[in-house]
Amino acid sequence: MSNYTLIRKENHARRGELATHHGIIQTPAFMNVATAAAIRGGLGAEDLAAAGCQIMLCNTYHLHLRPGESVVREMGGLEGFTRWRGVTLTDSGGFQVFSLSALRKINERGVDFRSHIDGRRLFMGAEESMQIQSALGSTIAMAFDECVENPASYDYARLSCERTTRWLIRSKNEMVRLNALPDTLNKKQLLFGINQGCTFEDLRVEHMREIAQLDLDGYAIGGLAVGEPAQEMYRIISAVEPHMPWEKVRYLMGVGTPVNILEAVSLGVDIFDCVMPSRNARHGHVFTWEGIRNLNNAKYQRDSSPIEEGCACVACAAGYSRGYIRHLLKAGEMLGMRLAVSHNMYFYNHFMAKIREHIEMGRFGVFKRSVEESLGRRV
RNA sequence: GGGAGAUUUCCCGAGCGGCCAAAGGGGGCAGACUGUAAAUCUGUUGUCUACGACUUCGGUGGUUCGAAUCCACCAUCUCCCA
Repeated sequence: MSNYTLIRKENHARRGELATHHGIIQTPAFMNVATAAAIRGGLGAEDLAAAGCQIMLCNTYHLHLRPGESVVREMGGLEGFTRWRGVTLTDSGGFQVFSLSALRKINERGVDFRSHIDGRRLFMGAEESMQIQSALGSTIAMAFDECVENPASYDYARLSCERTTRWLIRSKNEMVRLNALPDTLNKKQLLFGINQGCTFEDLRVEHMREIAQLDLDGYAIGGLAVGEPAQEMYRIISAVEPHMPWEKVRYLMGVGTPVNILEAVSLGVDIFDCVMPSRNARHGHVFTWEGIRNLNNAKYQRDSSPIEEGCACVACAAGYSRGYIRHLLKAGEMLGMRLAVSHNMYFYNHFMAKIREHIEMGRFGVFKRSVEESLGRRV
C-alpha cells in the first residue's frame, strides 16, 4: 500500500501527492535544507511557511554531533525542537561519508568518522543512523548509504553499491524494529532507499532493480551532482527511472539548479533538495525568472528596484531594494542574508508550484522550454 | 626654543643597496558554489601600444654601475625635554 498518489502525468513528468504522518506533500516538491535544524541565514519555521516550503531537510550526522539526538528527542523531536510542524526529512549521513572523506574510514559495519567539530572519533552504521533518525522523529528517514565521489573506478563503484544494498537491508530491519517499539517518537516514520552506482548505467540499473524489491516508502537517486557534467546526470536518471516503482515517490538527492530540476521532473523525478538557494543567497546570488543576479556586483549599488519585480517573497514584497541588500551583504549584516535567502527559498518553492500547475494543465513541456530559454545556460 | 622618530602603491603595514611594481592584511572588483566542515573558497587590484615597456615608495638635489633602501636640505606629522 503506497502513500504516493499519482494525480497527473505528462510524458514522464509526474504530478502527485505524498501522504505522511505530518501532512500531504504536493509533488514535484523542493525540500529546503536545514542541516543543523535551521535554514542557514537566520530563518525559522515561520519563514519556511512564508516561503511556501513543504519539507524541511535536516541532517543526521550533524544533529548527532550537536546537540545530540537525545536532546532533540526530549524537546519533542524535530517538530517540537524547531517548531516546524510540517514534514521533515532527515538525511542519513551518507553524504557526509562523501563530503568528510578526509575524516572517515569505511568498512562493512559502517563508517568511522572523526568529528569535524572537535576531532573525536565516532561510528555510524545503518543501525546507528536509523536510531538517530528515529530519535529525531523525522517524517522521512533516509537509508544509510555511501555517496561515492566522482570519478570512481568501476570496481569500487560496484563494491560500494553492493555494500549500500546490504546497509539498506539493515536500515530497513532496524527501522521496522524501532517503529515497533512502544516509546518511538514517530512510529509511522517512512524509509527511503538510495540508488547508487556512480556514472555506470549497468550498476545503477542493477542496483535499482534490487532495491525496488524491498518495498520501501520512496526511492532516491543519490551520488549525482558530485562533479559530473549535467548531461551525465540526466543520462543516469533516464537509465534508472524505468526501474523505479511508479507507485512510489522518487527523490533526486542534492539537485539542483532550476534547470536541473526542470529536466529531472521531465525524466520522472518528484522531489528535490539542494543547498544552492540558501548558500548562493548568502553569497549574494539570487534566483529570478531571468536567471541569477549577483547582488555583489557594483552595478546594483544604486539599484532601488526589488530583487525581482512582482515577486511575493518577504524581501520583495516589503520593497527592499537590490542596492540595500547588496549593502547589507557587503557590511556583513545578518539581515542581508535573511532577505536574500528568503527570496531564493520563495523562488524555489514558487518555481515548484509553477511546475505542478503546468503538469496539471498538460503544459509542462511548453513551460519547461520557455523557462530554460529565459533562465539561460548558467542556471 | 632643544632633542628623537616617522612619511611606502585605495587604507593599514612589511621592506633597510640589486632577486622590488614592492610581503601580509583590509577594502575594491570579478568568479565559483548542486543529500552544507561553505556568512566559505578562488582570481585580480600602478599604467600601457601588455610574454615586453614605462611611471611609482613626502619634495628637491646628490652618492653609486644600480636607491623605497645611503647623504644633504626642505615640507608635514608624532613623541620627549624646556
